[in-house]
Amino acid sequence: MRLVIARCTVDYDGRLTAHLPEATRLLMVKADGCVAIHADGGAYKPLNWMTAPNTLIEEEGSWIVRNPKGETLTITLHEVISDTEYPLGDDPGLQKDGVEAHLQELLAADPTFMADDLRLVRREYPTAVGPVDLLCRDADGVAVAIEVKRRGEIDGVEQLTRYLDFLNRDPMLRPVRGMFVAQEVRPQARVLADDRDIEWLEVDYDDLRGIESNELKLF
Amino acid sequence: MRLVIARCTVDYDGRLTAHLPEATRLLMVKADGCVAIHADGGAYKPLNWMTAPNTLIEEEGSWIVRNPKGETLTITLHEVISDTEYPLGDDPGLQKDGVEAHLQELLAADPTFMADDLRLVRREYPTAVGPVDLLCRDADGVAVAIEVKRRGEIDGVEQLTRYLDFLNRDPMLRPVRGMFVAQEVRPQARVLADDRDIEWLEVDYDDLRGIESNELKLF
DNA sequence: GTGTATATCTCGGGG
DNA sequence: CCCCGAGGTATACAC
Repeated sequence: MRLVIARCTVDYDGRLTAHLPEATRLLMVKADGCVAIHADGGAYKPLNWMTAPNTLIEEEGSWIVRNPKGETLTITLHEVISDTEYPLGDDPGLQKDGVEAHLQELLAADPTFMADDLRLVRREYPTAVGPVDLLCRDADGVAVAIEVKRRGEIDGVEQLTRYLDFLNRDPMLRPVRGMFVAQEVRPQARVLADDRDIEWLEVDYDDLRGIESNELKLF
Repeated sequence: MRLVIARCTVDYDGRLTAHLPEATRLLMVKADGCVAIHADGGAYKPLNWMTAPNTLIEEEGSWIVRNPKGETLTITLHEVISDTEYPLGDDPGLQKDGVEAHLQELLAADPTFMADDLRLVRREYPTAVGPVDLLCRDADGVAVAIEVKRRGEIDGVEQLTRYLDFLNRDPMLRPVRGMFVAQEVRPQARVLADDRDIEWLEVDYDDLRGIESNELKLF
């Protein structure tokens, strides 16, 4: 990890063209070669960057970073205030909990959390346009295709609509109900789901986790 | 901008829970208070972070970063290798060119670039499922809903289809033509647009900019 | 490799 | 402030 503090101007030419006027910034060069230019604000996103794989050519007063797609990042150095390097070694990486995969897992373990009469047919039920998160059947034996999201937005409703289109062509399944399940269903997603006769449902992650741990206690 | 190199473990508790085992990393603290923890790889995204607004409480051997939503980032320091601070000052910011907003702006300024007889009704015309980029009318007074993209992909056609669905329910607008405009319309997007009787059109950004600057010269 | 789906997405604009 | 759409999205994973 190389850290350079410098007064610089920066030009990016690639998927768009962009320019940074002269100012003092942090240039971060990681061991994998990727370069990021940070200002003293603005969350974690750098002002400009080039991800690996790339090549960094260092010349007198300027760096040119180039990637295989022909994009270039040109950094003109007006004054180098500091230039240090630290070996960090490999990182064991982040351990996550609470993302969509986990939500889907919990709901698959207990579909009655969504509706009393649901039983699971299978997770990741395949269609020609991708797998449906959960396929269930209700008390009447009607198939229910369920899309699970952490945040339910309009794209998710589109995704479920595509699945339903295809599932409803299968005589063994037809007619298929659609259910859109998320920790939070956004207003526009609600409108679109209602419009397409797709049920939607908000579930509480902590409740769900609580139920699961209670069930585990029964064994 | 404060830069700390340290052996540390990190725990995040908020929208999810996440844990970083002990390793040597860069801790970046920006002037606006946001904190990012970087490893020596993995593009520009930090392993863990907390964006402003937040408060950083520094205790013996640990930092606790807390935001108003009640999310916390706990950094346990096992060994501080380096701890430096640099004043960077405000950044003039990135100047971008060639993005969708600019394209939309240019087309709104001169809809005849897309078709001779178009005149603008309004930009960002609202519907229940989001705003249409441009609403125009043609010489016959027929409404034309236009979706503008830099790269025209299948999602964009889906988006325009949703808008048309809703716009066509309005007796004052019906029937509404759909037009999909991009610097580049991908093959699959062309097929889908044709299938749905949506016109599609590729526009050259440099031409468009040229026309605008010519028009400016006339004044 | 291409395509698809996720993200503590981030960021900016409009109501 | 929330809501929504765009992004040089990045990133992981399936085919």
